[in-house]
Amino acid sequence: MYKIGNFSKMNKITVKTLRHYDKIGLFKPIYVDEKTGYRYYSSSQLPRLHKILALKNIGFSLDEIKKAMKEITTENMATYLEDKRVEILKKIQNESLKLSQVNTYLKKIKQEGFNMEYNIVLKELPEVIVASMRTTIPNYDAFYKIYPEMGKYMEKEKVECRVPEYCFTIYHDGEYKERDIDVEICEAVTDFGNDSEKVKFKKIKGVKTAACVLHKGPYSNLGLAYGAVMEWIENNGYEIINSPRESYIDGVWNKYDKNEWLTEVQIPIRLKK
Amino acid sequence: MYKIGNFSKMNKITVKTLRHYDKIGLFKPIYVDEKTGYRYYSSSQLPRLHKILALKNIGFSLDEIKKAMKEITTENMATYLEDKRVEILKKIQNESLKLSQVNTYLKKIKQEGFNMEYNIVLKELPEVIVASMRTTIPNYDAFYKIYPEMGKYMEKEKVECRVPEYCFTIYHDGEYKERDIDVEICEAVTDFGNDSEKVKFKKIKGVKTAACVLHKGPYSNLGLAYGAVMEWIENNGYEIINSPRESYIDGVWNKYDKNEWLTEVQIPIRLKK
DNA sequence: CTTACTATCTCCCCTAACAGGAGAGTCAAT
DNA sequence: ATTGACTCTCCTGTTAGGGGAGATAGTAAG
Repeated sequence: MYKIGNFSKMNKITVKTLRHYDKIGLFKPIYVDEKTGYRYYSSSQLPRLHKILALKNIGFSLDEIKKAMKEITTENMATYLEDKRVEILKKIQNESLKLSQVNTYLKKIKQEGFNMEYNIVLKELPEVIVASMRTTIPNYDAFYKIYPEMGKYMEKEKVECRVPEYCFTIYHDGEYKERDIDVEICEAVTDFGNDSEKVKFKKIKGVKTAACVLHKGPYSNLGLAYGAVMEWIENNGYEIINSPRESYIDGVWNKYDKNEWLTEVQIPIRLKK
Repeated sequence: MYKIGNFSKMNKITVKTLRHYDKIGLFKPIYVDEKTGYRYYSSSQLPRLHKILALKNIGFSLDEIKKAMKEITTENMATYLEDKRVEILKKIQNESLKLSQVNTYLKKIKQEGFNMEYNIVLKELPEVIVASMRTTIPNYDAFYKIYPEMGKYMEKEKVECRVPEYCFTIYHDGEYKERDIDVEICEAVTDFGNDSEKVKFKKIKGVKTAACVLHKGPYSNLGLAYGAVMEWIENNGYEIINSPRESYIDGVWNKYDKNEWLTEVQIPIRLKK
């Protein structure tokens, strides 16, 4: 029979831990003095403690250990271990991802000084109902025409924009083009309206993972943002699974200074297998 | 200016989180209504938020982010990232270790049914002062002679045993032998005593990592414990760096029933490089 | 203008596995 | 009887928020 201090030394485990295990009912002393409350342990308890520590070492939570110790059968244990194996694999995958992202940043810093203008963030995109117009425009300036056109129709039809506003363009060409661009402009609304020849209402499915990057400033050098996010996707083992979107947050309609404009590039991606 | 709900939707971040970031001073709303306490955010804050989320994604804690955002210089950031890189590498290593341990258990279960008699635990061994006798004995039975011999001397010299008791044998042969075994028997004491011809007092250094396994029962099949821990060491990428010890916890001196005897095999190890 | 519904506020408790410390009682030796 | 070492319970703190209560604010419909 050992008092808690000695027993703790025998196993290189702290007194606090032993008291904690007592409290949660995982490992109780063999005898407790009723008057003093002193805990007494016996060497015969060592095998159980060893089992607990072994399970803890391989990542079981105390609750899981408690369960596992109650119903130890071959099958159960195999199942538990299999689950744990999968869990650990996931963790490793996650950490590897973080690692590659850190490496990407480091490389960037070393190559071109410090440039954290573009921070890539993974985000889910919600499912939305949109008013959309798909058309091929001769060049980027043509946006000045088609956006107001859709705006007018929406006003006429009295459809309401969703709040917060979500207004974006989908680029359907698989590649970068300067002329004859296949674009679809979208504005999220609260409900379906009547389709016209040009303006159609439809539901756009959510995206589970999108690599998103904010661009501050005029559209003329939005290419930098695209470049940054594309490089990131490449470096971090993702692949693009759908057409990119440009979401307009601040622009000519609410900011006079072009340098204050805010645009978010959103690219649906998934992990490469 | 967005109210918290809308702003949270724009970034797929919960209201709770935004309030939390406000509270800890990481990301404050641009304006707070004094009367109502309503928080208002602006799109101009998005770049900062994106930076925060990006850092969070690569594993920075909120405190670290707060620091990093205050003193953003190229060097600082590179240092932070380097540190984080090392941290992540360590985590991956750790998880890989757990994984191999889980795999070891699984293999065992599949091969030979469920046998968790031997649970390997990693533990630190403390530095201790011991009374020791090193000698070559013809066979294992000879222990019955030498332990009492040392015991008598210690009694004569009135040295005190450490509590908890730590009495063990070091096997100095690099291999398993049945005859002419080079052993050193040790008993931890509280202080140095006078050396005799046979019994010497010395300090035995601590061991950072030892693979330990408990054996319950008579010594005759202690070999199973050795087998288990050796296999484990092999399977999990460790190597032996010193002679193994057998620590006697319960034995003939306090338990009549041989099946109640407890012995711990302790093998100093380190990770293979 | 009232009612109803939604959004937001603050405040408090909860998580896992203990660590740290306060204040009080206990043990063993002198 | 008095140390000093040991142990007890109880409280708080750790991360990054989640859940919910109860109160107030904002907004739309009747």
